[in-house]
Amino acid sequence: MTTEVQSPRQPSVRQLQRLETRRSLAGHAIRLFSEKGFDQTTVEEIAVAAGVSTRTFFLHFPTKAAAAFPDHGERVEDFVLRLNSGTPFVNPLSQLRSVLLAGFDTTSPSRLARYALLSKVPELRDEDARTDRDYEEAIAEFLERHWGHSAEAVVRANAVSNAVIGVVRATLSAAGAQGLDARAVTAEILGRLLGTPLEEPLHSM
Amino acid sequence: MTTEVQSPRQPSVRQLQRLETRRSLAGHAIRLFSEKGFDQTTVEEIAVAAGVSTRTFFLHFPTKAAAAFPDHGERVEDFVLRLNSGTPFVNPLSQLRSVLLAGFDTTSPSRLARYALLSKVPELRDEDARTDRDYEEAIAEFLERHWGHSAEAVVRANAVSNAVIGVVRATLSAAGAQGLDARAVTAEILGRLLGTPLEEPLHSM
DNA sequence: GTAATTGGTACAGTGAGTGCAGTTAATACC
DNA sequence: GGTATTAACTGCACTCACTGTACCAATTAC
Repeated sequence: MTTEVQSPRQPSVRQLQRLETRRSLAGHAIRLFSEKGFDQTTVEEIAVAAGVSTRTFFLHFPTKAAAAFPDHGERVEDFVLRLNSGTPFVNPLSQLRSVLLAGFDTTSPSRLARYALLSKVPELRDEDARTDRDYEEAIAEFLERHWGHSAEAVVRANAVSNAVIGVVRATLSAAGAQGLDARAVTAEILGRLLGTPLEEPLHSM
Repeated sequence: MTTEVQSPRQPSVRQLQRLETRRSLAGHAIRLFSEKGFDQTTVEEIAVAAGVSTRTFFLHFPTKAAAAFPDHGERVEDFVLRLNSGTPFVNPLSQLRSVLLAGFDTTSPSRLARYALLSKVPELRDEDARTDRDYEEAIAEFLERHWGHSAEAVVRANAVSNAVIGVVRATLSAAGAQGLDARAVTAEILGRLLGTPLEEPLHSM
């Protein structure tokens, strides 16, 4: 048998070319957004710079803004994975808290570049808010899975997820601008939000 | 109909006609969004229904989506006014908390209609998030005015405002769908977030 | 009564995003 | 090896949100 050994999967020439096109489109998009501004950059310019047709751009990204954050999907997936895996955790809130705080370390260049771009190109903030909603949904789903699906649990899960993402968004963007220890501030505010003694359950449940 | 000197200004015929055009545009926009969906409604349809030209629509609203929430500006102004006025308050967080909770009462038909529309027309959620950011900015500005403008105060003000609006957004939308007491859940989570005991006065109005 | 202002119009244009019918090259199958 | 299939990409025509500009008509100011 021609054993199809594709544990991580052997990338075909096609897949590699597609990946390379996508990477090139995103790279030129980010560069042009930074250099000329978002509104002053047309999709056609991005496509030409990447050596493909305008139509191809929209085969890779649903909107012009989406090209600015090409790895968003993977990052959400990774976040969900870390939320659900790992050592059996004490309670969902402490797990959420430690995964969030751990995320501050893994800010390779990717997340820093993201916020640098955002502070430079304000028109992308809408796109940023839209991507944040994916995290909110992931967190809400995670909490509901542990708290049950009663009306109150659902409302509470959504409230907590929105609040938590709001805190992270504020500290990441503001701390980047102000040169502050975002992690420390986040840790404190999250501690207050999620219950400082992490073992203590939310009482009205 | 003579010499009726209004408190701020006597509305001229022009102003009244402009107001009426705006009202009509918004009304038909909301109706058409509800009936046919957001994407299936063109700006031209809205304009024709209101008896004006397409160009006129954009003299009243910057985007198609903005017509769905015509009173947004006034509502933010009103919110800021209530934040800053009133009896001299103990501390900014308790003031913020009581103004927010008081807002749950004054949800005349306006806010309920807003959320009914949102649950019916998901494409408007981006617009909703955009308008929420005005509240976030107002709250952050308010807190900074009381906490000072040190780097840490700024970060903290933004974190709190984002979190608070996140909680309100979740409870208002989810509670509307689940028929729950949004105010009670909000009160508890805000109490935990803002560090104020739940027994403090909720009335404030 | 005349002039300036204002709400609205007509028209032409830009650019994002979509549907569809190809073309070429990689891959699967025999 | 040869053939059929498929996947990335292209070209083109189209819709529609939104803008700039010149213009009209009615109101309001002087």
